[in-house]
Amino acid sequence: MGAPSATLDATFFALSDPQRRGILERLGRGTATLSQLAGPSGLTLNGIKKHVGILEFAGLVQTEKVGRVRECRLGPATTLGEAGEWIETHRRTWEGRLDRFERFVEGAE
Amino acid sequence: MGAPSATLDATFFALSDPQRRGILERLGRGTATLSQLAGPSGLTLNGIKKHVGILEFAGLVQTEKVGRVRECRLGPATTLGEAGEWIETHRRTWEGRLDRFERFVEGAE
DNA sequence: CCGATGGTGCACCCATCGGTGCACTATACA
DNA sequence: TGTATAGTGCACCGATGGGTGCACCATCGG
Repeated sequence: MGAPSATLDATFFALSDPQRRGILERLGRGTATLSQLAGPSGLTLNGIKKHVGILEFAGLVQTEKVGRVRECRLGPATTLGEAGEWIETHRRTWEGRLDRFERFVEGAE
Repeated sequence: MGAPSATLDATFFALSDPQRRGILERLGRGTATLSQLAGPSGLTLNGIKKHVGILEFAGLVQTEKVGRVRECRLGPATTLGEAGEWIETHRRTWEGRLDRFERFVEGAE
């Protein structure tokens, strides 16, 4: 578990930007082209392309060039799943630790 | 849900570094001072202090100066919980989307 | 009081991020 | 054919991240 995971790095980093989380939410409602993603964001096509690139590098989205358009869709759910597992695992030890702390407090008074 | 959350930004960003995840895992086994965190990491005290600062800013750890030592412990589990919720929520729509895609494929053939 | 220890503040370095503009290619469409 | 549209590649910018070293302060142990 302690092995440093580049996948986790990329995934968490990709999720750390509201613009990118917005793209994911948008893609959750169906595929979109780069222009369609850029529209509501107020960003340049280039800016969007970079964000999508980061999301794609993390495996969170997949893109495909069809005609003169690049279609973006969500990637395999396993990528998010890995990040979710990390959080769940550590949240358990977290709460375990808090339990121990509370027992310690009770025992001390 | 679509509201940009600075908390999520900070949390996901803090988790995007293996060194910081290592600190969290270490703190999961009990409190530690900055020197104790720096020891196995091979980093400077200053480097560790910055990482702890980022984790603290995200609410993932809490620190307290006791004597000439700074004690670090895990923060409230709610901080991790918020990030976990985001992932869980979106993983569900993720899988929902895949279901729809599979139905589409089946219907098309 | 004195020395060693644990932290802090600051300035600095280099790499990367977020974002832009511009020139360019490739496709769609009339 | 010509023209508008969708992306791409590249260079650029300011801000920030990760990390260091050094000078300094505060505290603990004699």
